[in-house]
Amino acid sequence: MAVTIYDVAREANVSMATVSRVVNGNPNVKPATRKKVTACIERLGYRPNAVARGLASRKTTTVGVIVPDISKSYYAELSRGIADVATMYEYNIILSNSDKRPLREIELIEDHLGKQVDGLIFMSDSISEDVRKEMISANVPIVLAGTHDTELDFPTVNIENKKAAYHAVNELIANDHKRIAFISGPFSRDINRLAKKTGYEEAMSEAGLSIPEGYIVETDNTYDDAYEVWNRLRKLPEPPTAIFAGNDEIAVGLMNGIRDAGLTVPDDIEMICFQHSLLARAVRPQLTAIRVPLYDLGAVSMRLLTKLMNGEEVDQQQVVLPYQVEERDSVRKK
Amino acid sequence: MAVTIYDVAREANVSMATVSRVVNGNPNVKPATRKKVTACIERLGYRPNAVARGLASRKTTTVGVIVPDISKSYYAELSRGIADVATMYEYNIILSNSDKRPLREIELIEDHLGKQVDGLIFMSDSISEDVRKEMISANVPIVLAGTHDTELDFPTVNIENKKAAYHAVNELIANDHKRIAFISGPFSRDINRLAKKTGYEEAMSEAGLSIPEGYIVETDNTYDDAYEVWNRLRKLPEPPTAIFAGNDEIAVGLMNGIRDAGLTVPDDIEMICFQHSLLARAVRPQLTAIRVPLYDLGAVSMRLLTKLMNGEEVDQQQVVLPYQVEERDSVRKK
DNA sequence: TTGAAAGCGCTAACAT
DNA sequence: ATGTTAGCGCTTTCAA
Repeated sequence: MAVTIYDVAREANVSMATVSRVVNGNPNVKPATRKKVTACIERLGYRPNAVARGLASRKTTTVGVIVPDISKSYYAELSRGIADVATMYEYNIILSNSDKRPLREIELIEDHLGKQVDGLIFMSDSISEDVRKEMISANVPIVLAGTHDTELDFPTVNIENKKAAYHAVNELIANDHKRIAFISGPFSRDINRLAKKTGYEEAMSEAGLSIPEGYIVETDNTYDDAYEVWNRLRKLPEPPTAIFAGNDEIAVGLMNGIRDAGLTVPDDIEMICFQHSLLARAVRPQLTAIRVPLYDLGAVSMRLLTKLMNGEEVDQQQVVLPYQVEERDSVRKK
Repeated sequence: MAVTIYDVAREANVSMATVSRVVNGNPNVKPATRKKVTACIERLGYRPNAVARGLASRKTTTVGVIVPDISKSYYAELSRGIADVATMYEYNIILSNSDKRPLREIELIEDHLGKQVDGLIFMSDSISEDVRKEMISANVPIVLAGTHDTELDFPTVNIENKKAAYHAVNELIANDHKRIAFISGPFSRDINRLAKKTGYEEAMSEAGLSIPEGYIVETDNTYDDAYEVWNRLRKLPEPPTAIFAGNDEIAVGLMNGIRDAGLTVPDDIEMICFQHSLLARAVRPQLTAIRVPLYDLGAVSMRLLTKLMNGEEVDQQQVVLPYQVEERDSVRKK
């Protein structure tokens, strides 16, 4: 049996209330008493039971994190940002994978609420109606990280995806390209459909460029799927001369497909992409990319959540983080 | 105020004990009663409070996972294996990053124990004496995943690292190489020092090959550090003609360094490495590698932990998982 | 500055 | 098959 607050109280000849005060740093304790109690805590190796504490105080100092798949570098990096800020504010994290399945997401939200988390960080491709309902009726604050919220129901932290996409495509346009394709991740992901694709379309449209049939390709976001894409692109009446890729895994798959077809990047095809991992820098040629601050995305989300959990007023419910362009070798320098 | 078991009991005209039985699937409930209670639960939107349940039952159905850094693909993949099996057995996971700092590790173990986790999965480069003491005195089962335990104090799940290293080096030897270098991650990691390095040395020794000064290089496990390594290697009196790398990130950094020095893999230098991520497959030439089943490593660790938490007898305290060699293009086919 | 006592919401004997 | 009751280990009034 573990040692409890009672054992310490008895040993120190004080009431359990006093021990509780000492443990919680309550100033209303005579220094002498505090010292005596602290000594007993030390001697007995007393460690407060966070579960009992949670039941009594109705706060668990635990937050839930629901992520599509922690094994993806995107979410792994983001989660590290969340975790570090959580540690800073003395929260623990319950981490669960949803695989973006709405039913599973609902299950997880309920599960986490049952565990009495003090707040929740949620990530997904899109918010289904049932998930939205579930989250609206939750009794703890919820922050969306890297996740689009069409209804603006929840506090959200995101990158300037649309602007970044617009920017990226314009880098290609500046190099005199007329035939620019967009190879995307799944359009079931709001950010792909509503932000990156729109940024691409606006840049093309403003430059007076058309987007022929087949220039917008939806992949499942994997290297292997992207590898096959060039085989389709090359058969187009007018194959693209430049490519904007939704992320670096897609870009690398595609680039290898291009290379294995006997073409060269950037001589034959120029490419730019969003960068989520080391990949963009590890391949040759290194990929010119929009660097996405994933760690910060997580950190800022968690910071926002601490404020919400603390009942603080938050002026910015929709936080947007800046991106950065890393000029490398898949786009020719002017 | 959330709805409690009392509210349901009152609403259904039964005792709270009966509600508890229904919630917990206890068979000693008349079907009619069960139905009535279930209806009330549904109507009131009752959700059991896991904290109260944990306090009363002394089980939280939560396990702690202490990982060096979740943003590293190695641990991200491994953690996904843990998480999936945890879900299967209805456990939640509290995930914390230690950065391998022993003081932080101890802090985290105590923190997790305070949260009353039912078990712990621990990962690190090495077990410090203080950490060992802390873990030995823990009152819940602890499994080490991908972590060497020199004292065999704890149940452990690992890959056959030494045998795999031995195997890898022999692939190079079979291609008639005499000058084979080993580029490793930090030797503060037991697995690098005690398993991979030993496998390398044994293979070399058995083949009657010497290991000249400078052939064993310790890196900090990063792409950038590895990139610089070739600059040192090339200046050796007899530079190596083949390289065994501790993982694919090292290998890719090194390979790019080699390429930027004007040499070609595998024509000038052949390479083999341990594979932890997509990297080995995404670069060109693709890297011949020892594929490490990280997901399985996590899954098996968690499965082992469930048995331990369940008080089941476990015959194998030291589980060793097989590896697999993926023949690709950084080693010439015979 | 300290103590007494009433919960927090549930499980798990024990009774019936 | 169902109900009663005593905790689980703490926080938090309220008194003193």
